[in-house]
Amino acid sequence: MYRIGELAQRYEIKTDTLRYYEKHGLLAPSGRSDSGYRLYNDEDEVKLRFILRAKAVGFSLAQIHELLVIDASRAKWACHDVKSIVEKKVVELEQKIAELNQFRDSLQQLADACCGGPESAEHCSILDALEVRQ
Amino acid sequence: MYRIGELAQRYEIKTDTLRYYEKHGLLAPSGRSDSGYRLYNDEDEVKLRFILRAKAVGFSLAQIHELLVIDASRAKWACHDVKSIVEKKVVELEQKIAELNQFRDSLQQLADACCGGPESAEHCSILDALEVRQ
DNA sequence: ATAAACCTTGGAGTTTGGTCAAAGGTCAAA
DNA sequence: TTTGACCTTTGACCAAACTCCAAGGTTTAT
Repeated sequence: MYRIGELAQRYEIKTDTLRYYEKHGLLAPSGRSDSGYRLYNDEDEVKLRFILRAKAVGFSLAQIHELLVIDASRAKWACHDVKSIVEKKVVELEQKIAELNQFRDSLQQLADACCGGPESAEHCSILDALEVRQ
Repeated sequence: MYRIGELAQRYEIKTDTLRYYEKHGLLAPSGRSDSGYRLYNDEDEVKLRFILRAKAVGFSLAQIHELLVIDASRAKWACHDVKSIVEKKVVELEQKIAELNQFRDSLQQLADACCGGPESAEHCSILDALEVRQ
């Protein structure tokens, strides 16, 4: 059984983060001491690892919550359910990557058109481009 | 001269967005009517176009503010100054793209390892992978 | 004149994931 | 026993970019 500070330190997160996860339904401690201290057991620790690993691959806390619901009653769900959450996230990421690539390309074009030297910005092609009627 | 509603409608943004931009130092109207209404002139309109265009290629409002400072006194700045802001943004975007690609690859691996069928999630390789000690 | 659309200001709310502060109780080591 | 670290709860704050609300003044068209 860990107290909140021990578990937080073990995984290099803040105690406040654990309290936040509890408040938002992600991870509640399995018990409390007589004085009201949160007590986390081994299963709680496994669950925290799940959360941190899912965060590390880009899931939002809401998405992690969905996965945790499935994980809590695995037998009631199919592999298909899990896989589709992951695939949906992949699509989401691919869309964001595409958008950022577009931004990158537009900006690279602007940068390429600019001499970038010590000349006055009075006739700067980048500034001009930002001002045009779309 | 436009009133706030006219300019907002012309560019399909909210009046509140214009007030927000004014409050945050991005775009102040050039004048006020006797009754206190904001009055935007042609230069204000050009400036708004600048803001919207810069947003459209991924700049944050803080970054746009920097560009506007340069644009306001172009002769006092060099092309180099403008280009370096743009190039910094390109680097920033490339870093984010790299991170998202990493997330995408990790998740794609997880998805590929899962049968994704109607079998019980009891032995789901995705859920297992999220639980391992790092 | 009237009514509705338009405008003003100031402040609060939303989103997401935390983080901080205050007041006060508990625990462990010296 | 004392002290300092640790814990609790509650509520507010932070970031960034809006958006909403309330109260009240102004403008425009009928």
